[in-house]
Amino acid sequence: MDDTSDQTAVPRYLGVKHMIQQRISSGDWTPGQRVPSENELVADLGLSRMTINRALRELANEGVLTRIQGLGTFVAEGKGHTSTFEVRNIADEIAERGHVHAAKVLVLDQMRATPELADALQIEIGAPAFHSLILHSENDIPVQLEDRFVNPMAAPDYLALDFSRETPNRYLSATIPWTDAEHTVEAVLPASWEAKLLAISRADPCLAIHRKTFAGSHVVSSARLLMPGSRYRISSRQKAG
Amino acid sequence: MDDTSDQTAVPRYLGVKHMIQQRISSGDWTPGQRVPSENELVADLGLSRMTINRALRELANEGVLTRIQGLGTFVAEGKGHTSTFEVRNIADEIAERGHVHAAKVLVLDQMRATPELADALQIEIGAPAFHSLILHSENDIPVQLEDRFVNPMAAPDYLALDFSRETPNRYLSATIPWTDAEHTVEAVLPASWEAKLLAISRADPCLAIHRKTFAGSHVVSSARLLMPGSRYRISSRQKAG
DNA sequence: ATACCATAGTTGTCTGTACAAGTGAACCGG
DNA sequence: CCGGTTCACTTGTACAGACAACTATGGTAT
Repeated sequence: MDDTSDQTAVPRYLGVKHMIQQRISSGDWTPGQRVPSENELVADLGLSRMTINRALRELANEGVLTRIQGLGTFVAEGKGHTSTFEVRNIADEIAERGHVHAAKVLVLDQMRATPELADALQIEIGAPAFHSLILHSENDIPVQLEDRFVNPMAAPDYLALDFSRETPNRYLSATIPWTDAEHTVEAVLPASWEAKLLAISRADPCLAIHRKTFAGSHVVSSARLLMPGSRYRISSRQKAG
Repeated sequence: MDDTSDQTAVPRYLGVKHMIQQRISSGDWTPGQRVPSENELVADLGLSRMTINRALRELANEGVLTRIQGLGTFVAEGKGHTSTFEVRNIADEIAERGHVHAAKVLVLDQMRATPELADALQIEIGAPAFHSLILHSENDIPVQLEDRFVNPMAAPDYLALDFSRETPNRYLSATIPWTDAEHTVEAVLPASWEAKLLAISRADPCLAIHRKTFAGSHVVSSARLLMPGSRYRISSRQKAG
């Protein structure tokens, strides 16, 4: 019950982590400043080096500390307070609600890259690129318009797939695991043809998520997901470290 | 090149992690299935238990595995493909761009909780609550309208603070570290008074972030951040594990 | 003065051992 | 048949020691 007692209800490595985080949040240790070395902490706290090491390593993984071999351990710079959101595959999300997901393939063809597209996919202007336009619906109500461009080098058989059965997202992440992803979220008004497809008014605000995935230095795919603000929202719950 | 070679260029615990992730992604081990115990892996791979333990523990932290003391280690369920976003403190973000951040306090007072607010803050209807309305601007252009309600029990001195110097976000997270946070992002059209304050048209779509922070089971604060879609977007870059 | 080298101190990893704590099944006594 | 106990097995934590890899500094030889 009493947490200040000496009988350690909490693991020692957690105690070390808390101590360090308190020193940082209290302003005692400032960003960029060096924190005591493992051996110093071993001597100060009377714990084994493996225990100290685990505490410091986990704090480094969490972004609280920065460790440089041969140099020392430092309080990580700023990073302020960040809140994280998670965006899931739309088909999974709908299925989890117990609703019916359907995808209508509106466009699935090959095209020549426009200057902007060539820049986005990091290919030559006029080079071939795959394009798909898919309307996702939940219980027959359209909820997402997926406009996607794919690098043919990454997925040569893209045009032969049946995306009414498996979403491009799922196919791509299963066959070409990405190493990096870039996201942008913004609020926009739909173009007239987009509003028509989503069966909303042109004045209805939409969430637009732009997602670009990389495999190494190559661009795999660039997609724009447009969702009516009245029917979709991103939610998440986060625990502090 | 050959990963089965004995000259370990990569640390052994990383090799174990990769081996396990490959078994999972290849479908060899399916979600929910039990993976070999630490002792079995020790015998199979000829490594020490601490090395195996580190590999399994890190994979569990990353959400790939689920470990239950006394039972075993299991492949984590689905979780599909999630993409994460990070939303930072607006003042930090503006400062990082080298621009000037200014905050204008429009409202800062005490009020009696309406039924909805009482529900949001988990207090009694009619109980006192603090309310602040702050307009954030970047180089004199309004970029965010922050409408915040604070639980007086959590921050009794809230009304005495000068939020033109320090944002409520920074003050609250410094004095009352939250343990949980709940977020929602949606696209909306601004109310007429909101459009007026942000100096935009009522037809301009906005990003609305609703953030609710908890300290234990108590609600600390509930805030709604409204940003013109034309002037703000959330971006992030993510690395795959 | 410059280039090279040795060295102390740091983090990174790995091993082997030990005990604690939790789970489930087999076992035994009533 | 029921209930408690014991036992094997699991993960969680902690320790002591060792070597490797890396960094900066100072000394040394040129």
